[in-house]
Amino acid sequence: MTEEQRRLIEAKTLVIKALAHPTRLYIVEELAHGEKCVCEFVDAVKADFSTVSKHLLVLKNAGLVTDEKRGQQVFYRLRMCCVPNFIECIGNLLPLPEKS
Amino acid sequence: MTEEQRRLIEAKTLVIKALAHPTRLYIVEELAHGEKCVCEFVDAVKADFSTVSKHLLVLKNAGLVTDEKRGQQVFYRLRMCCVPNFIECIGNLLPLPEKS
DNA sequence: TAAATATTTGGCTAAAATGCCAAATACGGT
DNA sequence: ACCGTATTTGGCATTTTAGCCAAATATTTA
Repeated sequence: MTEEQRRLIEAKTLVIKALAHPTRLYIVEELAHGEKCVCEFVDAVKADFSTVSKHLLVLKNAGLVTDEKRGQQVFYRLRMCCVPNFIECIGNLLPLPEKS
Repeated sequence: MTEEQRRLIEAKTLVIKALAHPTRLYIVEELAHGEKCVCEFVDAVKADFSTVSKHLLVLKNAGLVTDEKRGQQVFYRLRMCCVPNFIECIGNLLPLPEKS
């Protein structure tokens, strides 16, 4: 594996890492239906305002979403639009809950 | 968000978490071209045999790959075939490396 | 059955991710 | 300028993840 390949893989990993959290995955799924502001997520997710804000920052740094400030609110929208499709595919292939 | 929705999201998150590591992402990309055995990855990834084995276990538990023992080797193959497509899409939308 | 190869498992330390609180910042209205 | 709402940032304690080594297991060959 070359150095160049390694860099590319690590860049992609950053994006996937950003998705790899229930709250963030939920946020992305919501954004698939259109932009939302931070406070709308705080209501749905039961977490601190600052926690939600940090999750959104992770998504933004990964390039998954973009943000736009309008008035005192910040609106987020999905940038990587292939994600919802992928999430749905995963849902269809989910391993069956193991019988214990 | 209902309890049912939460369970579903967490199940999907497990799959994505499994992808969220450079070595594991690399393995999945390789498996897109056909099955491979553990030792083949050990050569390519510079990590301990046991480390690679554990990464493969994570992928298997997530339902991303399946394994089959033949002789003294274990061959892994990709189960969630929508993944390579998604990885490619991410590659195309990667945020540009920030100019510092 | 002993030796060699391929792989997994247990355990332990180091590193990274999470989430809360408190404080800072930004903006609009009074 | 002051207050209230929306959001971000800093800091810290807790949890999770990673990766190595050593040991265990499995299978083929001598």
